Amino acid sequence: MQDMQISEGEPAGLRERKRQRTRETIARVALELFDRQGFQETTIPQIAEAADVSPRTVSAYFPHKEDLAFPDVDAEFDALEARMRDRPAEETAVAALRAWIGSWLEDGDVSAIQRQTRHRVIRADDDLRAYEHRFTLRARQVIAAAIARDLGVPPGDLEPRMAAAATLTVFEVLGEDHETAEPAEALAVVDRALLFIDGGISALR
Amino acid sequence: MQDMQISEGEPAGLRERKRQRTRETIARVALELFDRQGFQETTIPQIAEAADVSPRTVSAYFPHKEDLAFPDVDAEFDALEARMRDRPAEETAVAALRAWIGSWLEDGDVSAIQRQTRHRVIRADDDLRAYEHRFTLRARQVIAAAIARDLGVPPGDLEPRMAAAATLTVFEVLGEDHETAEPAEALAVVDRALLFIDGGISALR
DNA sequence: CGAATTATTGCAGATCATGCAAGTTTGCAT
DNA sequence: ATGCAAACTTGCATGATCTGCAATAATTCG
Repeated sequence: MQDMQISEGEPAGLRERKRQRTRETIARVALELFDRQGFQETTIPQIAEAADVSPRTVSAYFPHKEDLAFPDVDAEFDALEARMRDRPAEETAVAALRAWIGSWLEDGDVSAIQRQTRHRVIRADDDLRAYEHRFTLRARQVIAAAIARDLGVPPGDLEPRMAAAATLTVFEVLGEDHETAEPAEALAVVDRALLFIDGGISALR
Repeated sequence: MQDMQISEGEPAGLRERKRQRTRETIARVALELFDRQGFQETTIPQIAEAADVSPRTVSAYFPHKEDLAFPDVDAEFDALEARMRDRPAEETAVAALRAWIGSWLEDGDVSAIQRQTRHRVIRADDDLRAYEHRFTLRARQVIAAAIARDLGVPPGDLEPRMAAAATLTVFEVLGEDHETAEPAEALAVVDRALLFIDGGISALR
């Protein structure tokens, strides 16, 4: 039932390719409609018609309407998780996170325009802004575990969890200023954020 | 239409008192049902029956089902806003925030048990956790404005917004550990969090 | 007491979410 | 290629939330 992300870049069979294409189409037309008319004002039957599938199929791919605005988030988090887990011993958690953000910004699967549109759509709707928090919570766990490894403490300890939460929040705020995200500039601001986090962590010790 | 919080402690007329009592009853029985059966498993008609009103009345008081888990949040934020706005010139934003948290913890209108139950209910449901984020976003604005005043910069600047976001997030994480919230102990942890924030802020300069 | 305001309620319609079963397409082994 | 098994798509039905509207009941105020 789960999407079972294949590590290999190329797809498996014809069926899986078709499935991904359908999924991508639905998400794409949904994003376009959200951007033009707003999230609340767009109905699932509308999206279904635009994607040339039945409303029931839309719900089959995206159990919640909100998921249509976060179509790749699961795969992205899988990548983040792997990146944090497999990082070399001498690379710190924040450095690995910074590297992941860099590769995320340059991921060819999603165009810069699409990223901006998605960002705009999410910020325009309170529901979506709140829904996004679910993913933030998941990311917190991943980052907290990584920071805990750096500090040599259990992942449940307060410090790594606080640092992880603050880190993500800071990124969130940074994202607010980036309607027009340009990788190089974005990373510069990321570094500024990491300064804040490092300062906070050292103040705790 | 708005609730129009009266500054005076005592209510105005009989009508308003009755209204507040009804509202409080609905929120109370809803919380109890949420705690016993879970948020998703509790229906609005169930709550209505337990509160001895019609389902339509429940929706009239609480436009979203989720609002039933945050019945006083508007008044609390009004108080926070006033506290930050009217603080003496020599009191820093974080100090005022700390003071407000203290008074919030000791607010007689809500029993400690009720606070714990609410906390437990919210943390048990992903929907509610995400919904809570709406209020966090509002709080961010208030705190950011206050910190901006401290720093002598416009409220739109990056630093106060980052500091405000990090502050609230840190409190959120702290709250996770406090099933049994005892004011004195809670404030001690708050101080630890403020250390983190202060460290972050000074690292930025 | 009478009029105006407000609260409560029922009803209907729109939307989303979900289980189930039937029909269709694809994968794979023979 | 052929046929069977698995997976995908779809329609249907049901339950739940949310909202507008109008009617009724209660409260306030002159």
